[in-house]
Amino acid sequence: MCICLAFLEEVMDYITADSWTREPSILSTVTVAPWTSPAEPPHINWVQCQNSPAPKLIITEQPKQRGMRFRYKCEGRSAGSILGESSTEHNKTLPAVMLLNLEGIQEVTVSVCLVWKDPPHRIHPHGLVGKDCHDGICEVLLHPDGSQVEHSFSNLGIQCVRKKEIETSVKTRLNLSIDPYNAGMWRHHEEVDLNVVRLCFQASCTTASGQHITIGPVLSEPVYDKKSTNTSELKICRMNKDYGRCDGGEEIYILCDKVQKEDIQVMFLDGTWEARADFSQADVHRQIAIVLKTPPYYDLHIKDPAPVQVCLQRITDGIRSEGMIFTYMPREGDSYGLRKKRPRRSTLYEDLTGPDPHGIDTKRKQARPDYREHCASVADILPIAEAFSDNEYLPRMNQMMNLDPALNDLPHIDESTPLYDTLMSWMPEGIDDLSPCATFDNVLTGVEDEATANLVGFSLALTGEQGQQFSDCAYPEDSRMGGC
DNA sequence: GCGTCGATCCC
DNA sequence: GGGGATCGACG
Repeated sequence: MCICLAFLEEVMDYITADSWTREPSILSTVTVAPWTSPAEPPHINWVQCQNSPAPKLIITEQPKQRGMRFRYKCEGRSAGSILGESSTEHNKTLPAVMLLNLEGIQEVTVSVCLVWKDPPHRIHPHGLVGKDCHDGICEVLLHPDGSQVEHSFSNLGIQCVRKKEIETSVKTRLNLSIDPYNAGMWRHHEEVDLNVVRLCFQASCTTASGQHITIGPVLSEPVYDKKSTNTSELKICRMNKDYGRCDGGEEIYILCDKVQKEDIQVMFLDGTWEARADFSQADVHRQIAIVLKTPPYYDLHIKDPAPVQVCLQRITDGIRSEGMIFTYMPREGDSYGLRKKRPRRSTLYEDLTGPDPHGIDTKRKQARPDYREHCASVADILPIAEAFSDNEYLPRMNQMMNLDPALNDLPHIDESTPLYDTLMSWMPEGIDDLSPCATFDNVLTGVEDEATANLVGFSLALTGEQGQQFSDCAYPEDSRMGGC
């Protein structure tokens, strides 16, 4: 008998004030058969009893957090079942718990209910349905094998309630004393997040001495409703194009599962590098399509195609979709037109008899790009600004912005210039190379108005003057850098 | 009045 | 299990 008492003391020490009690009518306690003396000599048992740790409930397989839909009652009981987190298509697992240190206990009741994701973990209006479920909870009777017992929960579904039924549902459950954290009712029951729950496991048993003990509660990781757009899995279904220039700016259409336009971004990833695609909320079409511009790849000098991952990312929880491959293409000699001489201007006759007599397409092509098309963000430009600043380029840039003609005797530019590659990528059609030009003013005078727009945009981005308008800058055609 | 989107329900 | 129609709230 001393063995039993020692064991009970251990158990009772383990059970803290946090432990939970409930009405016998709800979760009936288990009547344990009379304790029988083990075959081993008594002194060994006594030692074992003194050293035996308290009973413990651990989750051996967490529920899969995403991928299952909560079902309304009207949708029937075929609500699927919560899978284990390590579940795969070919190897399905189930949420499971293990009870440890159950020497001498013959029957244990394990119950599962749903609670809020966040403290105080109030009882959740949604309920569990399926095998061994009643009143929104699941309850199983287990018979420990030796000192431990494990159980997997199969066919466990989450049945959601309608908003107008929240209060009733919670009150019903509280009336049944289902409230593992004794958190009770809450004043503003509408606060509850209906898109996420946690499974709350508890065990109870009666010892040989007739003492009723409870083990737990133990919380699972959150389980999110697949149907809800603010918690569901993100998925890219299709992209209209899976390759593009390494300097970015490529327009891509992405078809995706429902997203929230104010809570979504598209990331391009390659190892430790990651960049965000450029789009606005207006570019998210009815939650299922996104029109974006690719960000520039970190290396604008790649010689081979560089595959990267594209994925959706929810901003609020950081969750990402599976990646899709997008391949950045190298410049391939003249993919920017950098080394190509600008074609001669057409004659008036050619203009009028050509495929674009009204010059609409031509005007479109000549449209001055918004500086933002070239400046992903001020953060992107900052390092360049610093580089310029070191070499006193920045004051020169500002001079240029004011169209100051005194741009001679500027520092030499060559491949050793900081961020030379980036600079190169910004140079518009007509600039063959920076290195033979030797000086910055050559670059400037070699740039036509389009380039000026770029560079002015660059300066604007540096100075924060984004909205300022500038008149066209006419540079004589023959003043281009060709002669340098 | 219109478009969007979450909630709910139907197949 | 998943797709989608419908409805109502909301801006």
